[in-house]
Amino acid sequence: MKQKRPALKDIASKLNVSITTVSFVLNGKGKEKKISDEVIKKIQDYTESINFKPNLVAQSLRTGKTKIIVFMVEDISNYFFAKLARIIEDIAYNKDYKVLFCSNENDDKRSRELINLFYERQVDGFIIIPSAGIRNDIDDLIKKNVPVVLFDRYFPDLKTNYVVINNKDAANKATRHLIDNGFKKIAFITTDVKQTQMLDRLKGYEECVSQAQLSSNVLEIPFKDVNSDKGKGLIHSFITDHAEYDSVFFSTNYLTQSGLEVIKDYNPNLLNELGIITFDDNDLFRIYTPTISAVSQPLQEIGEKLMKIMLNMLKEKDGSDSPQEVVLNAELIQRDSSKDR
Amino acid sequence: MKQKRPALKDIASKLNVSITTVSFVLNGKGKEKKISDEVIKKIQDYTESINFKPNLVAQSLRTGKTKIIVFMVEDISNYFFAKLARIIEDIAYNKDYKVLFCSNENDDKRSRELINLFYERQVDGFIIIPSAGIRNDIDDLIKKNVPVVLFDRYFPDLKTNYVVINNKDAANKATRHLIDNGFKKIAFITTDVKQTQMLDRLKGYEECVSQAQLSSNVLEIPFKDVNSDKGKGLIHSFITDHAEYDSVFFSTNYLTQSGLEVIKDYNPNLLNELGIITFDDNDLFRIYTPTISAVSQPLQEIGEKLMKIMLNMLKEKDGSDSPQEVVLNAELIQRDSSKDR
DNA sequence: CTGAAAGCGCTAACAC
DNA sequence: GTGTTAGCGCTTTCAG
Repeated sequence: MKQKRPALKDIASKLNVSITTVSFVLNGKGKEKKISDEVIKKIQDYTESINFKPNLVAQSLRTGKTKIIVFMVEDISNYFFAKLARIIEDIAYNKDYKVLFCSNENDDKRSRELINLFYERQVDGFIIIPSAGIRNDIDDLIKKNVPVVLFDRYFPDLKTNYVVINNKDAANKATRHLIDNGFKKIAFITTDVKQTQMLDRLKGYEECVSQAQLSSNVLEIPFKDVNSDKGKGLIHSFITDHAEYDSVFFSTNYLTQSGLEVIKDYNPNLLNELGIITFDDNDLFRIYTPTISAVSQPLQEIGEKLMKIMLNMLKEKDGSDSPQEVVLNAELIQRDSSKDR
Repeated sequence: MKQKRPALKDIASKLNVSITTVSFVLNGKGKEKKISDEVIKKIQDYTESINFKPNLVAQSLRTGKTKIIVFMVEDISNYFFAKLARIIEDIAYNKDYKVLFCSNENDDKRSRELINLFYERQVDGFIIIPSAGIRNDIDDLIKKNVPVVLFDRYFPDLKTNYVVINNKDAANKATRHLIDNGFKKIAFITTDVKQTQMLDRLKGYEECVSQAQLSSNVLEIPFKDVNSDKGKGLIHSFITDHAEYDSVFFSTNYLTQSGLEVIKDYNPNLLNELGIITFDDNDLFRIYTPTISAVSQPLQEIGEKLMKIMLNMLKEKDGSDSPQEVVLNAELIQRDSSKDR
């Protein structure tokens, strides 16, 4: 009983006008093309009455444009990415673009699948947090002249547009803050991800403790275990094996979440004794006991820069501009967890 | 310098075969159509070497299918929806469908825009948490023979497929649990959303307190203020004005999050004195102090049912089956916050 | 075994 | 002012 969707053709024959006329009217070019008011009204009234929606697939095939931008992150349910998504979307809307969100789980296979899925569907551009192994896929996209902007991290050996923050600086500031507040045995808990953002955070921490003549104490959790019991177990052993640590610096907000759970399980009092600071803010950290100090990325600014670069590429005929490399600064939000004891 | 994407035509002329042959080979019909191994290999090698991706827009236009299902929820960054999204996606993948996620913010205008956006782009089906005012838009989709399944809530006066949980029952169980643990002045904090899921939760609470001869104490937060300071202010006054309440039942997990923040701000000790229970679980609730008791929805089961109904419709020629109305049961997870004091 | 050609729904240059 | 028509890239029937 599947009734076919009406097409321009059907409307045209129904109203005894040509397809062209209908097309012009529906695209708001009625006046411009000097179509009579009477015909315009007739077409508008009819298409509204049957709630006609043109087939955008056909339209895209014809125009070669989909007016869609893909926004690919590690995990769209993560606070940081979700907030940014909304900012991006708002900007895009005003420019008549739609944004499609997806999560790559920082997995190469998934990233590739998603890139292919959307590339085949002719999206107009990609904003991507790249997983470690997709350098060449990104390169392919660029070679095919598809607008791409990376963010959060980038490939040092690949010329691309990107927007990142100064991770080393920010990690430095956060470590310095702990030291200034009297902490001396600072642990750094991070993942084994060897991408720029993580390496720089580690570097920032190490540089700072070394300058202060303090020891460097690093735990790397395999990325795949980050949210699992295995990861929590690693954090647990690390902390219990080293009762001498007086503070912990977590390199991302999901590690912090696992870490808090572990510490609480092991010894709730420790939550108030240990200095705690984390990369990437989260609503949770404001309401936790104690409130958790965090390095907060300038979301609005990141979103604006990303879209500025993207819209610029979308506008141009050829993508021959030299890549934009933007580095922004993050802000340290001091809360109770890093207070001087 | 925009280089055109290669098309079947280009490959065909390059290899001196016809477009048809290329199409057959790329669609794996080479053997079936008895194309010589030599030609098959030639085409495969070449398309791989240039990393050829067919234009799915054209393919969709031709076949009328996009192999895409839309999954529209209130807020994809919410724990509950995000978890469900992954379950849905996994099932869809196995059946060669892709899932596109979007958030309607429980807003009618946004919901409509998204439905139109995807309808115009010919997606094959919709799985939707409907906002209150889009009954007619859903109805339109169904009339146009587009596969639709609602979940979390539904429109009582509209015959549709839906998957929901027994909210009244679950709210009843949760309230009963508080009463059994000795709480006597139970407050119910909810939103002013007048949709089935919220009304049923309220009803479950009210029925239970009334049966137990206890008073009913309800606060309704306007939905738009739910995550704002205004909403928090309302919760704050409600609690401070009524020091006699010994427990609170939050009707959704985001209200709980706001509520916890308010209580903690106002009087941290209250967190341990007040009985607290919430609808919808959240990772946070396991690690909070105290751990928060919650009504947990059977995510896996919901996802499976939704996809079963959807895939069934996708398979059928006509959508003439009578709508499936599925009601599942939720589980009460008892944690510290609702313990007997 | 392979190719020619129609047609999916739309846009826009061109014709009248 | 309005209509005719080519063509976007693909699938698939039918011909040879």
